[in-house]
Amino acid sequence: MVSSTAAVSKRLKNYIDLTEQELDTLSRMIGPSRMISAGGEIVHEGQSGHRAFILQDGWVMSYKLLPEGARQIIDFQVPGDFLGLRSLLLRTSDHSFEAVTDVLVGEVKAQDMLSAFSSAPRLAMSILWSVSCDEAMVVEHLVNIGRRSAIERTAHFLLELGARLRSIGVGDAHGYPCPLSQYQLADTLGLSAIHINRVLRQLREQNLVTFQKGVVQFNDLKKLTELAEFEMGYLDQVGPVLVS
Amino acid sequence: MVSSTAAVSKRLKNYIDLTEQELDTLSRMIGPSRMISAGGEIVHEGQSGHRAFILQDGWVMSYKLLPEGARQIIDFQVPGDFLGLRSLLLRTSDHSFEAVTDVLVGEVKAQDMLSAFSSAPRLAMSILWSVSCDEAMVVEHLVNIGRRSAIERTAHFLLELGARLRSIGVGDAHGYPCPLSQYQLADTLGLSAIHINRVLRQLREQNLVTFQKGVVQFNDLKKLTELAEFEMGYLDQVGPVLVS
DNA sequence: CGTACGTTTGAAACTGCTCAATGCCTGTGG
DNA sequence: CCACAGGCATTGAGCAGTTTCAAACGTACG
Repeated sequence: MVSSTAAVSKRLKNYIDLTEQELDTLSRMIGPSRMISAGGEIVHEGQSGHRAFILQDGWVMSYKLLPEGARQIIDFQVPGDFLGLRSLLLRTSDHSFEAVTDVLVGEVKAQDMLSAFSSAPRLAMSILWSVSCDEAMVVEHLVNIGRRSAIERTAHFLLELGARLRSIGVGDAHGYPCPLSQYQLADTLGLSAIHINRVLRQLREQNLVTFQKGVVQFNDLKKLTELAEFEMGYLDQVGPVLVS
Repeated sequence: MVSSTAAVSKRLKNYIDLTEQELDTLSRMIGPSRMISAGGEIVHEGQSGHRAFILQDGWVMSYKLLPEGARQIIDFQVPGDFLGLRSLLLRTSDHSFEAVTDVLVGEVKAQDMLSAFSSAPRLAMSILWSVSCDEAMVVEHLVNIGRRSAIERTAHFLLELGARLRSIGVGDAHGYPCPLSQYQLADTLGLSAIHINRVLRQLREQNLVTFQKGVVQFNDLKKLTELAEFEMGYLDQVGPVLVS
């Protein structure tokens, strides 16, 4: 069985190599794990709370709904990501979280997190770094939707997801497993599901990427990266400047 | 002459009423003011730094450029807003800041900010609240571009700006001064400048808003709010949950 | 075996974009 | 004080990219 900290520690190690002690503090910070099945709601918009979650297994999405029913997906979370950290530290969450697949989450109480932070400041920094990356991704998402064409957008998104997954040891330069539906893709990229379908076909026919049956397969990573103008600088941060 | 903290304190008071002492700490945190003329660059993407700024007068925009030259404006900052706080706390900035109008900024050094935080924790909370609002605005911006039509988007943006300005005492329910060009509007909303022009005309002809000669004038605030599905919940936060 | 969900395709309509041209205002230099 | 340039706003015409509606198909699951 997988340790409850496996994914998170892998993720945080991309920033600094945590010591045994720090990893230990991390694992004590995480409460009991809970299973939530696909489609289940994890945090509802407006719900306040002194708790956040660490995603240990499966995929989650965060999104907002418009009054008329439209949905905008803000971001996806993959194993090792935090859910609702901001709402824990600051206030009620301003968007909802839903499990995309069956999911395993570990709860983190505000209190436990604070004490972990004081006993392992480097751990705190690495978590802040992780939050900081999330924000950079939202900004990049904004750029993506605002200023790139449907095909570029889609390419960019698939590349970004690939890079994120590789950082937690899932998939490689050839592809990765991806449980998202075309509807979810559409609501992420600000397009209609029908159009996403056509765009995916184009990408396939041009031998750039194939996304079918839950698998993304890169056929020509170089050309795809050019098409998308993908730069992974915003993911691969140098890490906190660390004032002190 | 305007005190250097006038705008910021007005802004932060929307969250908690700061005491004399806290206001004093705030003003000591802010270094010497600097004037930057319209079009001047304040922070360049990728530039690291142990300093942030407080905008005292004028308008600033934060944006990202794509390789091919397209620009996506992330957000505008108005008096009382912070510039580059995140890059101060965490790492190099991932986007650029440019003065929209002539601008007066006060520099804040990381060190001064930290000591201000330790002597006035409520001040720290209110600043975190302010950052938190900024993030909520980026998310709302994403929803706006991703899932609303050109006319709804534009209406929503003009309303949001109005709400923000009112919170610092500029403008009222009838309108506000706005120095943005149609090009800037376009790069904010993911549209072409030409199309923004037509959208503004529609809004004017339908007697909803008039944006001309640097002034936004609400003609029918109610209908406009309905059109845009504008809810100001994400601006008017209850404030930090405040773990402790 | 039927239902539900996701994918795929076609056709028609619409939204927003590009290109091209014009007008207006402001600041600058002659 | 006028001429001119530069920046911004405005308008038209035609086109490309996306959406909507409708329908068919495949597959998984109860």
